Amino acid sequence: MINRITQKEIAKHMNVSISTVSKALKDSYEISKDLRHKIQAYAKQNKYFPNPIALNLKNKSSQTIALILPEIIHHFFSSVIKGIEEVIHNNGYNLIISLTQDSLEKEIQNVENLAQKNVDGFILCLSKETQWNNSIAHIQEAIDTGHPVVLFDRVTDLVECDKVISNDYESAIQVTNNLLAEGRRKIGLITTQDFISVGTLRTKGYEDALNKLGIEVDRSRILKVSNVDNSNEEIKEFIDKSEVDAIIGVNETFTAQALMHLRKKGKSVPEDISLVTFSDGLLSTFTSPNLTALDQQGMQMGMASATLLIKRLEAKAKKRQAPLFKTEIIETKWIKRDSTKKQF
Amino acid sequence: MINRITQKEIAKHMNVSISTVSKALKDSYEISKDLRHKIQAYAKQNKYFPNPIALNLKNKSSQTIALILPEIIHHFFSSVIKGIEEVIHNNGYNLIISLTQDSLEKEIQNVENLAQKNVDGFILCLSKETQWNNSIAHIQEAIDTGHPVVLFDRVTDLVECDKVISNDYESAIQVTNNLLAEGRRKIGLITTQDFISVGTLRTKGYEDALNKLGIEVDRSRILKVSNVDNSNEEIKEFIDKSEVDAIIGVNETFTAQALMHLRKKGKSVPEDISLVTFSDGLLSTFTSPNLTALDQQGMQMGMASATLLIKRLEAKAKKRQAPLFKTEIIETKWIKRDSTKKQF
DNA sequence: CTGAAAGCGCTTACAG
DNA sequence: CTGAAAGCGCTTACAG
Repeated sequence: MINRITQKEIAKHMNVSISTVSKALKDSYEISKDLRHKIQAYAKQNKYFPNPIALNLKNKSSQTIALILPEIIHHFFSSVIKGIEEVIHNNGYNLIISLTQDSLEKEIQNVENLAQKNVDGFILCLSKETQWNNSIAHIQEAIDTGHPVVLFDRVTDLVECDKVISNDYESAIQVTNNLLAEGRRKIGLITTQDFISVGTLRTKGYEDALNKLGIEVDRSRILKVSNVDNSNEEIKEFIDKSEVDAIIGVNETFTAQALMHLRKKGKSVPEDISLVTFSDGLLSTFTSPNLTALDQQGMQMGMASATLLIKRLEAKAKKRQAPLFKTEIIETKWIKRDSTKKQF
Repeated sequence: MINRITQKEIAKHMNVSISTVSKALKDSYEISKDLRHKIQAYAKQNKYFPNPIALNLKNKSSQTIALILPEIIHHFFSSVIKGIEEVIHNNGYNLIISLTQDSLEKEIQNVENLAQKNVDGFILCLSKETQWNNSIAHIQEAIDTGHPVVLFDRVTDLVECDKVISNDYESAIQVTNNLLAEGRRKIGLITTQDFISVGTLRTKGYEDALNKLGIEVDRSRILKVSNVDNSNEEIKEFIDKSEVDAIIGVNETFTAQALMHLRKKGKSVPEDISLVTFSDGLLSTFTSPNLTALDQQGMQMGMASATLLIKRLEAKAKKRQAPLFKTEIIETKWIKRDSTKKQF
């Protein structure tokens, strides 16, 4: 910044010391009312603002929170960002965003780099590679060096910290039950690889719901997409060869791709096959038929994450006892559209 | 940050002065080779890293760039962010993101706040309100106080600075010509209000292309959506009452909504009506039929913006002459899909 | 009620 | 070749 007035200049102009200015500006009782007001008036008139960098150096706090994400081009992540942004700015913090592109190495770099720059804390969604390798040393180190972390969506048990997740397991049970109630018995699942925490939970919910009704889980009805960039091919093949009367997709793209291939095969949705997707977004309302969805409430997840982090930071700033670590569960919202039968 | 080793501690341990340490770490010829190496070795071993905040205070630079956006939940903006993020991180800068929600007040707050925090420069897409009011004092002030600004997509002539835009006018001419070549004569346009720079340019291109062929512009075939949150209603009404044999939509949502209502009316695309959308994204590939689109190349726009800004910052850092202000034009990419006829 | 001094972590012109 | 001093802008314990 160029041309900003400093305490030094105010001091010079008022013929007092810098310490006096500093105290007057904080309305300290140490300074006579008269002088205090004069200094404040002059400061205001000259648009004085404390230099945040100097405060940062002094306080070792930057009033900045870092958000580290795998990707950004997804409705879910955009919504999360929106929620975080709102809470963070309402509380006077700034938000730094870094992307990992699902690479562990980039995640480590980002965390170390930002910790060095004195961000006050992290909100983080683990990269695929991180979950795959279970390497969380960088997260632990961030915490150990005094940077609180909130994990959301893709989390890990290996780190003790605040977490925000959807009720993925329960939602999967619910979806499966709803499809069973429609009379579906050959329910398929299109999901991600097992190492992704969210996918695993959903798969488990699906399996448990089936088992509970004594229906055997048929592995051939589960597709674990191995290469997300090639999901369309894998899904095509899956649709071609597997016999299903309903499909649960773990995200919109998978589900919409499944829909496309079903239609090409001449199947009608929801007459022949019901379709439900996790993670509601733009897409679901524009396919034909529209997709019944479980909205993950990204914005709420973002807001919850930011709130948890800020509470912890405030406790720290006020030297109050740190709150206990908490895992907040955001309930998914069932959005009934046209890709499932209407009867319930 | 807690527990990081400082030059002071190194100095103490090595029994030298802090200045010596500082110089040795910068490999200054002033320090004897021997001492220099010893200090460097010790620093490395103890994972010394300079405190970025201290450097910031000293240099009045934070190695941080602020990105200010109206919204984030759009494929276009997500792509832009991705491009910016990549360039910025490859150059050792950090990225701060703030959203304006299309409000002028929030835009002003963000710019002032971040300028105060010594961000090195801004990349900014003007909010609707800013364009509507033509209030750019805050942008000018940021520039005047030494924070270079790059405007992208929604820009203004009122500020002299680097800019990155699509060739909106030319693209609109091209789309219109292509539709004319298909034999369409009653081409409709669904766009935004006039004060948005991008929308105006596209409308003008559309009009000029028609005029050039001696076709009169029929105002009833142009919809300027007044309330974006209510676009679906406005578009429904437009589709119901206006006679068109082709529609150009200024973004995916508008175009997909138009498609939905056309289908409900029993029109077939592209047999009865051709559809083209600006701003390619996820949606266009999942509607049926898929939408022919003009991809705005968000990622390229982001990369170009970041590159322009960084060049200017580097010039400043090296006290070289500032480059001339530049307006970079990113060409849209024509993506032929199924919502237009195939014959060309 | 006011101010000098030391400090946050670093740099650099100057002295020796 | 090495270091003391001043400075970036602010805070605060201490002295008067």
